[in-house]
Amino acid sequence: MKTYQIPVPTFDLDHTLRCGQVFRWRENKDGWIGIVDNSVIKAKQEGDVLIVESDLATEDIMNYFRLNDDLDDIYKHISKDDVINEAIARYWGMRLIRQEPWECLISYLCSINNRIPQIERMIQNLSMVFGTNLNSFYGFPSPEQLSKATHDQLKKCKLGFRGNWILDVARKVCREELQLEKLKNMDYQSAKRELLKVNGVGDKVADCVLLYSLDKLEAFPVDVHIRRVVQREYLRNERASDTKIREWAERYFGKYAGYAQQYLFYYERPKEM
DNA sequence: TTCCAGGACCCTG
DNA sequence: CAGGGTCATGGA
Repeated sequence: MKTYQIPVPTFDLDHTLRCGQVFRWRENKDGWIGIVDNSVIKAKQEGDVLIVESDLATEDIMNYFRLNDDLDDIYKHISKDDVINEAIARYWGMRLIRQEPWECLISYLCSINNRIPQIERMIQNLSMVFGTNLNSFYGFPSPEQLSKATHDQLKKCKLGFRGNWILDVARKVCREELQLEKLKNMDYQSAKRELLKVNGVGDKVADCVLLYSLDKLEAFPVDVHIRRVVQREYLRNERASDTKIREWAERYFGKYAGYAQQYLFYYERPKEM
């Protein structure tokens, strides 16, 4: 494990890890601890410096926390009104995280009709049952590790009706019928079409995977909280379909609509869920 | 007990 | 296309 310091001009680690985009980071008195690419990472922030303990290269950490995104420029694009400005002021420095596509896809399959503590538990269960043991931590299971799951192992993870979808997509990735890395090079609509072929992946989960792991910053996942805040603050309480809301958001906020979504989500979401 | 959760699917109208 | 029931699991 190396320790290094990264200067971070516009960044807030706590908001970034608490805003509900990732599910495996844990906080203790010494800061945060997480697992990326089968590798344990410790991170804490002191002022404008991010202090990291990790086997990964500085470049990988920069990449993971999207520290090369020009956040001030992004704010200029999405600062359209008092509501979003209040959210930005409250959570200034919060960045999207560039997650691993496979883990992101499974995580958001787990999110379907579920609460965040339960999602975190399912992902932890999956990692302990199928993942690589990293002495007292567990890596997120690969498609190969998951595809060998027995019925009993899957049952232990308490996935409910999501279990079959997860096993199904693991096998699909093993057969290379779904190649997540290739979706990074596709445009938003084409990549989304591919994701929607997966059982259990609808508009919302697809947009989450596109936004959080495939660099499609225009993706605007619409869930119950986003629907509520958008209808209340922007649509004069008029009902609108998720498709309408998504199209409105991409028009209104532009190419960084996904960043606006994360600020509105954290702004709207009740703290305990 | 009943209701509901960062939805998706399937079936009706 | 829009609306509603159903799907495991667990906490309030």
